[in-house]
Amino acid sequence: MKKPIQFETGCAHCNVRIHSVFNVLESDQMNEMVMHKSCSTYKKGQYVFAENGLPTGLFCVNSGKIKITTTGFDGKEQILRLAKSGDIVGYRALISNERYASSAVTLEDATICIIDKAFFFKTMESTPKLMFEVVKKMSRDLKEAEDHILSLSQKNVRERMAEALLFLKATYGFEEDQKTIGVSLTREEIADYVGTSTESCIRLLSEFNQDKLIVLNGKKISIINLPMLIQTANIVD
Amino acid sequence: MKKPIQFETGCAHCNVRIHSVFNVLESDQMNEMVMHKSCSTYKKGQYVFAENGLPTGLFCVNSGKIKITTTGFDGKEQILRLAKSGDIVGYRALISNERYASSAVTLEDATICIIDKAFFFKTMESTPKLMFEVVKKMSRDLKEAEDHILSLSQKNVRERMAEALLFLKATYGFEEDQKTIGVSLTREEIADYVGTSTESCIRLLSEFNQDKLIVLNGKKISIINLPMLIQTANIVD
DNA sequence: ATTTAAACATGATAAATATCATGTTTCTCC
DNA sequence: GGAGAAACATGATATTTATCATGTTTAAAT
Repeated sequence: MKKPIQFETGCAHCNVRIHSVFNVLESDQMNEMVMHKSCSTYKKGQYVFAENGLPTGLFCVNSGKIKITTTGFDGKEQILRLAKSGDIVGYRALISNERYASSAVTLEDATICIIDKAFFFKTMESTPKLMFEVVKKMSRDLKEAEDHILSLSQKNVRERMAEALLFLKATYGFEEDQKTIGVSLTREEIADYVGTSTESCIRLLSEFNQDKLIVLNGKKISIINLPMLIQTANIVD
Repeated sequence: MKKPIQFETGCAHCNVRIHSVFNVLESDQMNEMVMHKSCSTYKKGQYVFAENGLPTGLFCVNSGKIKITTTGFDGKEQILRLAKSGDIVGYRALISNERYASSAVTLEDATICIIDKAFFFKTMESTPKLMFEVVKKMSRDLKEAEDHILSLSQKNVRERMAEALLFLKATYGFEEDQKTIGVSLTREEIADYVGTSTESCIRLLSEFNQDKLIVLNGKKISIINLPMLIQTANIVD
C-alpha cells in the first residue's frame, strides 16, 4: 500500500474549515490545532484507514472524494457512506473507542488532515459547541442510514438505482454543465451501494439510458430527465 | 388515540436512571430534573410520538418495550430500532431540531418519562459528560443501522431472519427459561424488521421450527439450537 | 506501443422471493 | 361467551433478481 505524503499547513486560512465542524472553534483554539494535526495527500484508491484498525485521530477531508465501505461475510464490499471536502471521517470508531468497523478509500486524489485524538477529545470536552457539531453530523449520518434501510427493505432494484443516482447528485452535485454527476464510480461501486449485482446495475443504467433518463459516457453519468428519475425512485417526500 | 396517563415521581430513586444516559448527572442536577420532566403510562400499541410531529422533549423509557418505525411510500411499515427500559427515544429529531422522521409505538404496557426540551439542552451544554453519553448512544445506533444495511444489502431472507431472531435475543434477552426470546412481535412486525413479506416470514419461522432451531408457541419464540441459528445467520465475527 | 487486466455489456438460465388465493386459528371487544 | 377482526398458515403462481457464460471495450502497466 502506498504511503500518503505528509506536509504541514495552517488551519487559520483553511478554506475548508468554514464548512467543517471546526468552524465553531475560537481563533486561539485554531492556532493550537495546527500543532496537533498533520496533512497528507492520497492518490486515488488509497486507504485512509482500514477495517479493524485502531483510530489515532479524526480525519477531515480537505479535498477529494472518499467512500466509506465495509466488507460482507463473503468479501463483498458495501458502500455505507460518501464523504467530500469539509467532512469528518472515521469519527464513530474514534468516539466509541473502538476499532474501525469500516474502511475509507479515496475515489480520486485527495488531501486529508488528521487531528490528534487527545487534542480532539480535550477540545470536545472544553467546547460543547464542537461536540454539538459532531452530534449534528452523526445525526445526519444516522438519518441517511435509516433512509437507506427503508430503501433496501422496501424498494426494488430499479427504484433503488434511481435513488442512488439522486443520492450521488445530492452528495457531490453536478459538474459545470449542470447535469453530469460530480463523481466517477465504477458500476461495481454503484452496485455496492445499491445492494445489487454488478450485472443488474449495468443493465439498469443501460435501461435508464435507453429511456432517456440519463446519458452514459464511460463512468460519467448525466441526468437529463430529473423529474422522471425522481418518479422512478418513488421518493416519498 | 388513547391518552397516556400522567403521574409524577422522583428521579433520585429511579432504578432505571443508573442504566440511562442520565447516570452521569450530579445529584443536584437530578433533583432539578424532577421539575422538568413528567412520567406517563402507555397501553400496548399506543403512540409515544408520531412521524412528522414536533419534539417537545426527550423520552426515556422506564418500563416496557418500544418499536421505532417509519413508513414506506406505499404505507408499509419499517421497524428501524427497538427500545427497552433505560433507553432514550426520539433524541435524533430533538437534537437536529427537526420533525420526527419515525414513530415510536409501545409493544406492551409501558411507563415513559419525557424530559423538557429546554432543560435537556441546557443540561447538555453545561454537562459535557451528558452530551458525550448521548453521542455514545447515537454511535451505537449508527453502528446498528450500518450492520442492518449490510445485512439487507448482502444477505438473503433466510439469513436475515436468523439474524433478526439473534438481534431480538441480544436486545431483550431470554425469559427465565433461558431460551424464550423476551419480546412478543407479530409475524408482520418481524417481517417489517427483516425486510420481507409476512408470508415469507411465517414460512421461514415454520422451517426453523421444523429444522429444530427454534420452537414456536404462538408469538413466543424459543431458541433451542443457538449455534445452528448463528450459522444460519452467517455472522461474520 | 503492446500486453494484460479490469471494467463494461448482454443473453440465457436458475434461484429466490413476492403475490394471490383461501382456509384456519387466535385474539379482542361488546 | 359469541361476533368480528386480526393474525397465522400454506399452496400455487408470477415476478424479480442473481448467476453463469461469453464477448467487447477501456484503462493501466511495462
